[in-house]
Amino acid sequence: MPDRGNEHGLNAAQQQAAQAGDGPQLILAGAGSGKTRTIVHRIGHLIAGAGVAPHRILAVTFTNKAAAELKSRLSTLIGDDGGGVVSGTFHAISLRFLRRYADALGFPRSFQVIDADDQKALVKRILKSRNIPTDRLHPSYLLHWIEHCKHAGLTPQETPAHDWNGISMVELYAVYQQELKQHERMDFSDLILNVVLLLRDHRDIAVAIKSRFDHVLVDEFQDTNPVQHEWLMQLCSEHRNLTVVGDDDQSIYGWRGADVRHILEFERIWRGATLHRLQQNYRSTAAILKLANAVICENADRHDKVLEATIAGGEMPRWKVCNDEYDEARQIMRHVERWRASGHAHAEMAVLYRSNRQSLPLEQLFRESNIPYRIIGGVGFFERMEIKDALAFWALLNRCGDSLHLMRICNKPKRGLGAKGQEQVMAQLAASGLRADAWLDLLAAGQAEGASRKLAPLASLLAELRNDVGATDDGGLMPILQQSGYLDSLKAMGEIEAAARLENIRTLQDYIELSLGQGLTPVDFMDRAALLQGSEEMRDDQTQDAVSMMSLHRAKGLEFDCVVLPGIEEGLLPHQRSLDEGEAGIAEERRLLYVGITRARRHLLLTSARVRRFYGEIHYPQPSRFIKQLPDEVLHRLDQAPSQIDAPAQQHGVAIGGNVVHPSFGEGVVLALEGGGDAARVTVQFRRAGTKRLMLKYAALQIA
DNA sequence: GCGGACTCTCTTTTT
DNA sequence: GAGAGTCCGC
Repeated sequence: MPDRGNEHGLNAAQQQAAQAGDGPQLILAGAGSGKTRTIVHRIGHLIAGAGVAPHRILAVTFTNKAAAELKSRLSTLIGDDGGGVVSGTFHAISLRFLRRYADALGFPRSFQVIDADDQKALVKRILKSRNIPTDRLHPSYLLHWIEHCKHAGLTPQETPAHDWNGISMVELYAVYQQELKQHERMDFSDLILNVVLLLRDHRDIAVAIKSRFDHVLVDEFQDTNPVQHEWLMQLCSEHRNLTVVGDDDQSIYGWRGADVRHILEFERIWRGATLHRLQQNYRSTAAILKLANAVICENADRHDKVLEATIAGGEMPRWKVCNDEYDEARQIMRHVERWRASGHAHAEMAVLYRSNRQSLPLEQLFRESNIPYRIIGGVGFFERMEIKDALAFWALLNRCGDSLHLMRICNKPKRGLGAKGQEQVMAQLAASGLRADAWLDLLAAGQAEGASRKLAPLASLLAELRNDVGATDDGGLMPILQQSGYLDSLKAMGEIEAAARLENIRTLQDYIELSLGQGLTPVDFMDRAALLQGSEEMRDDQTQDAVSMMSLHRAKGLEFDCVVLPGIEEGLLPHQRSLDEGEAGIAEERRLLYVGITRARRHLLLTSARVRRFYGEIHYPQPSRFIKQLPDEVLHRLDQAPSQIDAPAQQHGVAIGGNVVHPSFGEGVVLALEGGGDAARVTVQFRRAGTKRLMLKYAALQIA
């Protein structure tokens, strides 16, 4: 190993970056090049070398995990819990500012964050109330469009008119924002945008925010979207002490508005910026890096660079073509067992897939074979129904609940409040002009009318339990769930399911007790719950020796001895949706593969299946374009003869990839075959007539 | 208002 | 193929 030095040492490039002076710094850090290490040392240098007070330094990350990692590495390096350096995600730091200044935007300081589910429900309600059918404007399209505006830093007032099927999208955006405000909620994008609005439009607050920090460092800078970028530009406009670290080859959040240009053009945007390049990779074997470089160099529009290996040799990455997704899972298990036998712990292995759904067959087989595994991602802890219900009760009890919380539980357990009744309740609440908990106080005092009368017992119960909340460790969680009848209503769902849900609620209880014990207020706890969407922080089996399974997106920043990348197929990687987005979409998919490959330290297995079932339909995917053409010296291809049982890739002489002639559409190539017998369908790409999906029985195809 | 049966859609990635 | 959404009878 060249000039890496000892554990506390840095190579020349790392050291130069860590010890750079003031002003904008761009650190282009390839995968595995000691990026976090360099940031941590730079912070150490700012404190010890340049005499900057720790609490005047801000380190911004994209995930909670990265923030936690940074904190722990900092406290190892400089001790004293990192000495007060502020680190967190864009969202968490924004929320801190907003807790302080939100009233300037017309929000109470106790506003809450809305999660994706509630967000979607709100949009649906808006469309329904305006009699816009979903086939005219799809709720998720509207939501997506609104997010897009917010990522671009545009408020409804600033967004140019945009009509969709004769519907004014901007108007709906404005209504959505009003509704959020009325419910005292902000969505995730608002957290960033609203801080930017404070910085833009409120001079005094802007001055206060800008003078809060003297140095700002940003990790994974390639994933910033325009509004985050403006956030940073504003925050650093006075001192210009902005250090960004990133790798344009790992930009994988274009769909969330990230713009690679921020990193590609950093030196133009920040004049006088110093560029540092970290290209030595300390993580992976030369064999793995050879593949990584071969894959990524196909992309145009990137900082030209090649990862240099410091670990020579290594086993050549393998590509296994399997029959179907279960065969794929079996092959993966075989490799896991082999790696285990050669001394790698399960915890040092990971399966990284493109879409979460791919975990299903893996889970099944791993469970049957008693191979321990851990799924990261999927339905988050705080997204579970019972957790959301329990938190709604708890928030109302602790006076930080709002109308959405009330709406959520007003008929749980059943109180005879159906859709109509709930509408009335919400109308009465809105008409009262009161906050939800003040209004509930009125109900408890006997001032309930109409549908709200059905809520009076709940209101009284809340008022009564509030007297004793201080005497409980869990802020009254269990008492309210018990006495409101919620727990009993869970039991009605069936024993096994109820037990699982109760177990989750107990985990929530533990977590609340822990947090309150740390001195957090109920509002603090709600923030934590809102920002900590991933469930992995909640689970206590972190120490268990288990194979990790997660999406490629989640894997960014992590590394494992042995990595499996399943589903390296057209339609999955690159994903079907990206194919419609053209070159830019495909380039991002390629980067995703690159991210996956560079997670591996020693062993890497890529797999694809000839047959894959998606939502009940059978597909016959082609191998991914990203690896199809790769030379044998970077990727070892282990093919096996297709099994006829698993892969009916041929019917009536029509085979995938074969040429056919149709009486009216002419010549074409078979892309896929689905189903069997009379129901069999064939997808053909015709030379002139485009791609068609036909019933094989009636298509009268001739084999060409 | 409620529950059951039926239909329909929707399937990328996350703070 | 699953989960959400809708419709209908009670």
